[in-house]
Amino acid sequence: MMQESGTETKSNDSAVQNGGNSGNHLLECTLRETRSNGETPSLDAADLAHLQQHQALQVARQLLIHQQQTTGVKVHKRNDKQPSLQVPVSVAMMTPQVITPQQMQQILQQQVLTPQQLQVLLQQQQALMLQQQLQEFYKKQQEQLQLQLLQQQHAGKQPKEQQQQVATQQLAFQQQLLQMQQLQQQHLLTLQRQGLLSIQPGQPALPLQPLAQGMIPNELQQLWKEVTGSHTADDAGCNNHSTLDLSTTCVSSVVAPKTSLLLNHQASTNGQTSLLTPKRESAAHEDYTQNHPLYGHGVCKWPGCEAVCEDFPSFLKHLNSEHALDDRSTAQCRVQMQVVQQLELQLSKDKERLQAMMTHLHVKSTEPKASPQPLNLVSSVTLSKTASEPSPQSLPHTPTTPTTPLTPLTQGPSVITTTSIHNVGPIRRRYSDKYNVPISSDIAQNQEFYKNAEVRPPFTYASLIRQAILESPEKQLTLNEIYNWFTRMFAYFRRNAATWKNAVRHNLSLHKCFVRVENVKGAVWTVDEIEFQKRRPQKISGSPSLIKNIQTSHAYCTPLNAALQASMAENSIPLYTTASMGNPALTSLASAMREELNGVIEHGNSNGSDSSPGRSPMQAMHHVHVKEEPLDPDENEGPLSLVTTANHSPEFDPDRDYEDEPVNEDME
DNA sequence: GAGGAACTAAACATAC
DNA sequence: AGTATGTTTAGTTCCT
Repeated sequence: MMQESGTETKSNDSAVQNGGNSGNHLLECTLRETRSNGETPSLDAADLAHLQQHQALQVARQLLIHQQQTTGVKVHKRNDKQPSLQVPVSVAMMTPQVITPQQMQQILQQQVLTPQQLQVLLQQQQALMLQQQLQEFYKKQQEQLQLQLLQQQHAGKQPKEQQQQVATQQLAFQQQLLQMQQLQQQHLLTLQRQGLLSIQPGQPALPLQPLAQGMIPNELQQLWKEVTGSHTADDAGCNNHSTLDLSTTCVSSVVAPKTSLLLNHQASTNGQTSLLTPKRESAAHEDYTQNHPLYGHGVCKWPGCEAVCEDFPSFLKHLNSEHALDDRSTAQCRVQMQVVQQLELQLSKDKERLQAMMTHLHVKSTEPKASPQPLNLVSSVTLSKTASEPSPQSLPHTPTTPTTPLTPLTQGPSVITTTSIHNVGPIRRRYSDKYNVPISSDIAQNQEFYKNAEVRPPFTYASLIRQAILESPEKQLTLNEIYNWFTRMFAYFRRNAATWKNAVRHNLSLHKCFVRVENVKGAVWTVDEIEFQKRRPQKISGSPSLIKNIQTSHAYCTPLNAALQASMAENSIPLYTTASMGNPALTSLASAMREELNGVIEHGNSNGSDSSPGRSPMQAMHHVHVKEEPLDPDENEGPLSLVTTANHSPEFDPDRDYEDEPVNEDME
């Protein structure tokens, strides 16, 4: 119980990065950029001026904040909602010197401008800076191209062809640069029109809302990436993805990563603008030609285009001719942005939903038992597990709220870890596994645990026997195979063989749902699902909570009914394992749902269904020994899954005879 | 406290 | 005879 704090406190860094207020954020951003610049031991004049400019701008912003607070100008709502989006972008925008820090400080100190005016000024400054940066980049590209040209001429390798190619590239760069400049201006105008940039005179403006802050992060990143980012060779992170990937990867999720990613991204772009050597730029350019987000596999990846371009220059030509800055391209760009945003929104919603689902299911699995003593693994181990361990899906668990209505049926798969072994004590009693724990998902989830830890699985012998049989390919096992399954799947059953084997035999004989079938090889045991169905109504009617939970799970899984019925009709195995293949979470969830549904559906079809999985093998058999069980005590251990785990431990020798060992457990 | 379920232990039968 | 398999009974514990 105590070790849970460790995993819960991992996100401290991100919490710090989240930065409560924009002021701190400003400082942090400046510091970061200062650090990134300061990593080079000797700052040149440009860097120093750059830093000074940042500091001056920051002072200006602080003053603006102060002024707005004192004059009662209300901060725009979006400022509260997206505090982290404002600064990093804006800071990164300011590279070239447009107004000297001294000038800026003068302006600020004299306070001759209103906040709105200052903001307009800032935005204009930043737009200018961006343009200057673009031009600077363009210059560098030109230099690099000229250098390449010279080198190629010097080398005398197909000079004409190379020259042409370089010229084409140069032209393409020019065009792209121009396009991006136009695009940026158009973005600005559009955003202003849409009110995303609050620089209207009559409207309370964001004090710290500079040029870029009003822009949608995706848009901004796309812009930046197209201008500079993709040219960076060592930009291993987001820039290696396509533009959309960049957006979804870097802008979605939570604020802190977003901020840091933005910072990193911009730091790298700034850095490459000023620090890249020609050699690196060359490499970067090469990388860019190969990794242009809109070009791949000889096809233009502009949404809805897919035009074939044999090489990169032709792609650029195509890009500039077909996707030039016009209404259509702009509209497509906006649509794409909306698509990305929508996807992000959907993703976040689905994440929330999934988390709520998992939380809900785990909350149920952590239902505290009334019994004061830990009676089984479910009540003891799972409880500690849920509080301390992240789920395999790395979803955070929310602590069990005492007021949450807890129901025992719809438990999700519970994962037991070795950290909770200490909770495993002598277990006398099996958890009442009817409708409680989906055995297959529990076994699947905790398979390694059960295999390695000598803990008794929280299921009855009957449940385990049934599971073993249902896991077999033909839904039938000999007694010895059942034994082997027990020893293979559970370390616990590798000792005290006489005891549990006797119990297995006892259960097989006692419970009507286990049918002994004699075939040519000998006797095998199968599971009679009809017997299982027979008893369910009694159980359900006897327990209102069970009825409720059956209904709950039924409603929950309603969309799956058809598939479930279909899959059950064919002995049930493949459907969910196929559908959820490769996803343990889905597998266990599906199997859990399925186990719940087994009972519900079969209950509904209980008047002699021919599709009962247990039937088909029996019909091919000769002697079926029908037991005349009075009121069977145990034949229906709840809806056990028909989904197989079929994960046999390779290191375990099923033929090994685990003989009795000193009994040191199960003693009471 | 009663009844049921699950478990353990054991006796017994049968087949190989 | 020994072992594996299968059946049945009895006693205990725990839960509802």
